Amino acid sequence: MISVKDIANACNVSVATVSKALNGYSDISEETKAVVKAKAAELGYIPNMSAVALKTNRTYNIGILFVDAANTGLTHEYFARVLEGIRSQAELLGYSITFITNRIGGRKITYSEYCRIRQFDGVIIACIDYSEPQVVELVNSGIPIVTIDHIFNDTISVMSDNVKGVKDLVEYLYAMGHRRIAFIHGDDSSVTRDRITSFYRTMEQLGVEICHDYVSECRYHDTAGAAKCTKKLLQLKERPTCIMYPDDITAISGANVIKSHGLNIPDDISVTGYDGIRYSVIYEPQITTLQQAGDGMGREAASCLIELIRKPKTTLKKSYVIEGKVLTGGSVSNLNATIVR
Amino acid sequence: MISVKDIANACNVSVATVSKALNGYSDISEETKAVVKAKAAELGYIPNMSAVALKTNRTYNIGILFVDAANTGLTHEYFARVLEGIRSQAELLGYSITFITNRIGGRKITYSEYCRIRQFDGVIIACIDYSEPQVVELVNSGIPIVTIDHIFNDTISVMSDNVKGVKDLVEYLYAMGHRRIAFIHGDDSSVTRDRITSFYRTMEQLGVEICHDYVSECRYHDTAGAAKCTKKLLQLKERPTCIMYPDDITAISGANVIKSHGLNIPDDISVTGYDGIRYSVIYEPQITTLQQAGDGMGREAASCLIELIRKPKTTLKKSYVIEGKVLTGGSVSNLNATIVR
DNA sequence: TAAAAATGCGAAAACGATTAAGTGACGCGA
DNA sequence: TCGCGTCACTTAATCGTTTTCGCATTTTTA
Repeated sequence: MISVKDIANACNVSVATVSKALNGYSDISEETKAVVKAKAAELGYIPNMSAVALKTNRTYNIGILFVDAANTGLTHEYFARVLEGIRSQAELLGYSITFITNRIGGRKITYSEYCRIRQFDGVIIACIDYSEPQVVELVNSGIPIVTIDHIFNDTISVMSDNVKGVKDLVEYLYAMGHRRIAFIHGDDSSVTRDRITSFYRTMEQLGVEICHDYVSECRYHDTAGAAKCTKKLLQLKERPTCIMYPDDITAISGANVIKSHGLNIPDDISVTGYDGIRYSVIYEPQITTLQQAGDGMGREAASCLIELIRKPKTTLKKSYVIEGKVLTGGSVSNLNATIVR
Repeated sequence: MISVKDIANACNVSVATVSKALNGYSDISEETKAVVKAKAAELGYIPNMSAVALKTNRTYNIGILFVDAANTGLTHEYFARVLEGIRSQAELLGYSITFITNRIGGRKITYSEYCRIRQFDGVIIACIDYSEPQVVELVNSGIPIVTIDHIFNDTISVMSDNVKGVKDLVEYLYAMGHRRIAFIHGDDSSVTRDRITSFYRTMEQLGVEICHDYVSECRYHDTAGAAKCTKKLLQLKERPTCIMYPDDITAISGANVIKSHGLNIPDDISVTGYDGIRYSVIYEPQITTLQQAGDGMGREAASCLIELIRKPKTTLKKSYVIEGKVLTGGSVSNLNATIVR
């Protein structure tokens, strides 16, 4: 393996000169730089990152914490896309990403210990139970951190714009003539709270009254729970004209229940999801949903984190909000059109 | 940050002794070892991995190559599960995993250069176009490698048992009374070849004649292609009683086409998928499919690779084959029962 | 009892880079 | 001519480990 020493010998300069030339120091002449760089390329020099890290305390490696209670983790398409965004942006900026776990060779350790061992320059946290003590410890460990879809006191966060997302969806439904809108929201989290707030506010702004029976809770991705909520809604004397689900998986589960009651989507009742995963598109009818920009969020998170790593002083905006967009399928009926008919 | 030096001072021994004690060398007395270890724990010592790597050339970090032409990559649930398996097993054995990319800070580099820079102890390759020159280069780079779902000349590979998978599926269909079985296979790859071979062989063993029109090709996850193939099959004078799709996504796409022709699944025609992803379960009717043991494959791959890293001499089995299992949903009719009726 | 062998530990040299401080040559103004 | 500042480079220390070799002791063997 070629080292700076080899280049130094080949160029008849000192290793210091080689190092500085390669790193663009100003006290090396342009000619020397050119010579050194040419030689380095010729010899196929690759810097030894361990040595660099040992000396500079920078690994150009960022850790990513990506687990959750339900353990759906990566199998959730939305998070898979977030990860992909992080990866591609980090790569562009010269950083690698590696997973954070809480054990190493049989021994249980904390997340922050893991990060210290691996000497991550920074950490991105996503898709996790943010109340877990270990996560809190990590957040307070002093290492540069960006969180996704959750706001901590002192961290930079990248959020999907849940307020605008629900607003857009509701307004779309309103425009399609829907007034009796049922809202099934997820279990408690900052994401859920934003969505609930936005639902109430938007409905109020539109002057639509909310029937108390129309609002219920169902854990994300809980198909059985969604089925249950759906059945309850279908039994109401005054059925909603549309049901909004907390995500696409539950929307599909609910849609199946609706169909099994002999009802047609969207003619008898409309349905919306959230996330915009692949399955919402191939479902029959295609689910109208809010497509979250997972990829964009990942990129933003990586950019922010690396910015933070490079200049720890600069205070960045505390919270970045990434908008999604309504993906219209065939699961929502146009009630205006019906009237015209 | 606490170093061996600090421990040495605190224990009144040399750094050499501390290092040896911590690493279990035999020329250190048990008492000294105990004292040193206790002190290390007390001070919260964490080894500097960069220094270790610099000295030993081992990073305890393995790279993972996880891209493909279609760029579905991680969003494919099967691969997400494989990754999860790799991660958990690697973690158990004391290794981290980080993604391999082909650029670093703007500069395009090859996969193998990336691995050299990051000094991965080993590499797992999955979900990729194995014919790509860069991949071939990586495989031949001398670094310990395990491939998933593909066999190279000299590498260890972990394969999903596609032969047994298709065999099990076909035999299941046969047992359910199906004889006119259509087989839509994926585009060319070693996986596809195994499946095709197994299909023909099993059908032959069962003494079932294969109608030429019943076999066609469709790229994996190509919903449009699947729709097209399905339409063709439905137009045949003698329709198959069951259509086998190359994966669950195409199966669902095909099923939608079948439904839109006013046909019922499974009464009019049966359908099977492959993979056993979540969508196949919540589809109505649930798709009968072959669930691949992605998690198990990931674990096996990690175990093999780390074994290979630890003792490069030992020749392991060249290829590990992990069985999946038939996941029966409601998409396949029991023709025997129909007759009894 | 003396020699040989085993035991337990330490000194010091790496590993491959970065970087503060130092050095010599040169030009320039006074 | 002297002094000073620049420029371009070198020297050498350093990061935190591992590991070879050597050196005392102590124990075993002859």
